[in-house]
Amino acid sequence: MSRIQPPESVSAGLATHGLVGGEPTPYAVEVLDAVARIPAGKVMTYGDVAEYVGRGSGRAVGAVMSRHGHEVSWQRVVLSTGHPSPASPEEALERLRADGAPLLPGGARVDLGAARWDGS
DNA sequence: AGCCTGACAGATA
DNA sequence: GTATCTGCCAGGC
Repeated sequence: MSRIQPPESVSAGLATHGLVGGEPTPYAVEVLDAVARIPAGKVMTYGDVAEYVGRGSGRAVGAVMSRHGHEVSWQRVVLSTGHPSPASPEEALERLRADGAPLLPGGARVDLGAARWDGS
């Protein structure tokens, strides 16, 4: 059975991205810890998490979530628009409803005005 | 040290 | 409302 082999250029990119697992970096631990504190029914944007941690940026937080998000309630981190994680939007909305998070009419995104957690 | 890749965010047209 | 551009910053080569 022939197997598709990724080009060198691609594998190089995947190496950077890295597959899920491996040793979490100190920064990753800080981010995951912050996400773990978000109460059910509340959410934080990627930028909020970076600010809460006091380091990094929305992008940096996203990078951590892509690798270790499965270890926490990843659905509680949303885009600044209120849209759920791009990875699994459907499952995220399902979990958010279960959390009791307020959604905007249409149910496709979170009502940040009511669900945004300030970190208190 | 430099370069590249991202689950981002804000500004602008 | 949508489309584009720019700034952002960690991590691995």
